[in-house]
Parts: sequence; structure tokens; C-alpha cells
Amino acid sequence: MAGRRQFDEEAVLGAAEGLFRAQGYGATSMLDLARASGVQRGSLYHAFGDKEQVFLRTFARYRARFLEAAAAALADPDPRAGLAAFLDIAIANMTAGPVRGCLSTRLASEGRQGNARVCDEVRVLLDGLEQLLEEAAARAGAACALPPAEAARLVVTFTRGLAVMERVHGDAERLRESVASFVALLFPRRPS
Amino acid sequence: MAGRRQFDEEAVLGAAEGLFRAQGYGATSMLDLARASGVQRGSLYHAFGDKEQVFLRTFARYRARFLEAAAAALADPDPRAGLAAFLDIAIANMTAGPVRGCLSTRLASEGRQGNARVCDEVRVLLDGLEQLLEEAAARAGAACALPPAEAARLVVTFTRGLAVMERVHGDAERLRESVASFVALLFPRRPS
DNA sequence: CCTGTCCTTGACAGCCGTGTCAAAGTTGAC
DNA sequence: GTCAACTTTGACACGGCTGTCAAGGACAGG
Repeated sequence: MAGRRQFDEEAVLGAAEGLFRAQGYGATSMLDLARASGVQRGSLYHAFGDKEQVFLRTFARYRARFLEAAAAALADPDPRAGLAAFLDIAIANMTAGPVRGCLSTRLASEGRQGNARVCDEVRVLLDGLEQLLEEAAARAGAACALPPAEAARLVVTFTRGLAVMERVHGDAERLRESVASFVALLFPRRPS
Repeated sequence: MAGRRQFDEEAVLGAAEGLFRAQGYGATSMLDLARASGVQRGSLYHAFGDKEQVFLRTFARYRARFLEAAAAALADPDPRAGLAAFLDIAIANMTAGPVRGCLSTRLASEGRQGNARVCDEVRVLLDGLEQLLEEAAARAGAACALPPAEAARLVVTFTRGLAVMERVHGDAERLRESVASFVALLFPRRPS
């Protein structure tokens, strides 16, 4: 029952991600994490320190994965298609799989009141995303109806709104309709 | 120390609104409500029943106030100005005063996991808002770059995104910049 | 004045969550 | 084989939150 570490750290972080995503940071207890991962609470304290550390490890993993996927989608040579692909990923990210909800938006909503460190980490993710979007918008040139910086901020803000609407309606199709409207607005079809 | 009710119910609901706004539903305890309102916990249970009832009373009051203000702003004969005025109100709603944050977005983020009843109430508010916006967009006619229903949903989604960004950056000016970009997109200036 | 009704207050039991720790077991290196 | 280092496990003390309740005070109507 002891000796070398018994549990798979990746599996724990995966379980933690699901819980944080569904319940947020504050409402998730170490007991929840222990139950969901099948690891004793004491072992988690021993291995990670406390909940904040579990979170930081979980979120770093999530952020890397998310930004990588976003960059890949935005790399499409057609900027309009790239934006659409990115937004598709964003929707899939919050509606696919057993656990719904957008992790970063869930965390962001708790604000600094919840945990300042958590809030800072979310900001880093959103700033990184804004950077990617701005570069993509810059590549798009005049096809984009707004200057790159403005477009990037608007897209970030819009995706946060999508995540909130997912919580309220739980309807992925509805989100896709909003995305279509939004893309049409930001990348108007040229009357050629 | 007893006899007729000692406290002002409105004052209690006002304090409750501030707490729910800043901390959300789940993270606000009856003890918090008691401390913030200066009313003993037992009295609150006696007068309201439980936290959910306090919430429902608080939110009904908030919703009526918010929708009324929104309708007033959107009544502007110039639809573009109406939308801008509404978005100004939305920003003021989440950045003015001692307590920051948007109540409905904070609540929405907790989703059904938090409390299904709470989520339902928020949906009622957002549906009501969408209705108002759709009517305003219909009045705007071709000045609005999207069909009324799509425009309305997009505006609702966008305001939710604004609320999340407020949590992350706490910067009202930044929100106003996003609003300006968004209005420009939805109500493009005619090259006359 | 008296009585029923209502409100306030402090206390209680029960549950949950945290963070710590000692006991006990396992492993790998020497 | 021995030993040190490490992990697991259950237990503990502590504090917060909930919902309830009995005791007691205050008010209004008869």
C-alpha cells in the first residue's frame, strides 16, 4: 500500500480538470478531487500541497493544450475559415465530452474574490489567446472588418459570452448559430 | 428586542444583491447575508425560509430594475444610440458602485450544477433581454447589419462576455472600447 | 390589563471541508 | 539483509455553514 507513488498524476489532473470545469475552483474541494481520482485526500496533500497547487498544475496543462489547438485552427490560410475553425473548437471544448462548461470562463467568473492567483492564470490564458487572434487578424488584412487589436479583443470577449450562454441554455446548436452570425459580421462576404 | 419586524426588508435585499453579485450564489452563506445586513441569521431564516428564497426575492427585484433600465435605453429613436446607451448601462451596472461584477453573469456561470432554480431565473432575465433587443433591432431595420433575432442573441452573448472580461481585467475603459468596436460592427456607418 | 401572535436571540446537533500527523507498509540502494 | 526514503492511510482538531428550536421580549386587539 505504499512505497513508490501509486497513482498516475496525469489521471489526477484529468479528473481535476473535469471538476474545476463543472464546479469552478471555489466549489471544488479536496475531497471531491480525491473521490473523482480515486486517490486518498491525504495522498493529494502529500503530493501537491494544497488545492491551489493542484489547480495550477491542472490549468497549466489545460492552457497549453488549448492555446496549441487555437493556434492550429487559426493557421488556416483563409482567415475567415481559421476564425470559424477556432470558434468551432471553442464550442466543442465546452460542449463535447461528459463534462460541460468552459474551464477558463468558469474560473474567470469567480474573479479575484475567489482566488487572485486563479484569476491571474486565467488572464494569462486570455492574453495569450488575444495575441494569437491579433496575429491572425493582422494576416487577414482588409478581409477583417475591424483593426486587428480590436477584432482580437472582440473575439475573446465573444467566446467568453458563448461560454456563459452554454451554461444557461446548454444548447450547442444555438451557440453555433451565434458563431455564424458573428463570423458574418467580422468577415463580411465581399460583393464580388 | 422583538415584537414587530425590526429590519428593513429592502435593505436586506440590497445587501444580498451586493453579496450575490460579488461572490455568486454558492459561495454566499446565510452568515454572510446576516453580517452584511446586520440582521441575525435566525431572523433571516424566520423571515425568508432559506437562502434560495432570499435569492429569489433579491433577483426578482434586480431583474425588474435591469429590464426597465434596458427598455428605457433602447427606446431611443436612433437605434444605434439606443444600443450604445444600453451597453453603457450594462457596463455601469457591473463597474459602478462599491461592488463590482454582473449579477446575472456571475450566477449563470455556476450553471445548473450550482442551483437549477437560480439558473432558470437567470434564463428568464436573459430571454427577456433578448426580447427587448429583438424589438429594438426590428425597429432599426436595415441600419442593423444582422436580422433582428440574430442581432439580439449576439448582443446578449456579447454583454455576457463583457461581464466575464470585467472579472478578469477589472478595467471599465477596456470594456467601453470593446463596446465601441461592437457597435461599429453591428451598426455600420453608411458611407453617405 | 391580558392574551395571543409575532419577532429576536442564542444555542444546538449535524455535516462538510481543511490541513496536519503519526503509524505502518513498500521500495530501492548499498 | 539492512536501512533510509518515500507513500498511503486513517485519525484528529479546528472552523464554517445549515436548519431548527426554545426562551423570552414586544406589540396590538379585545
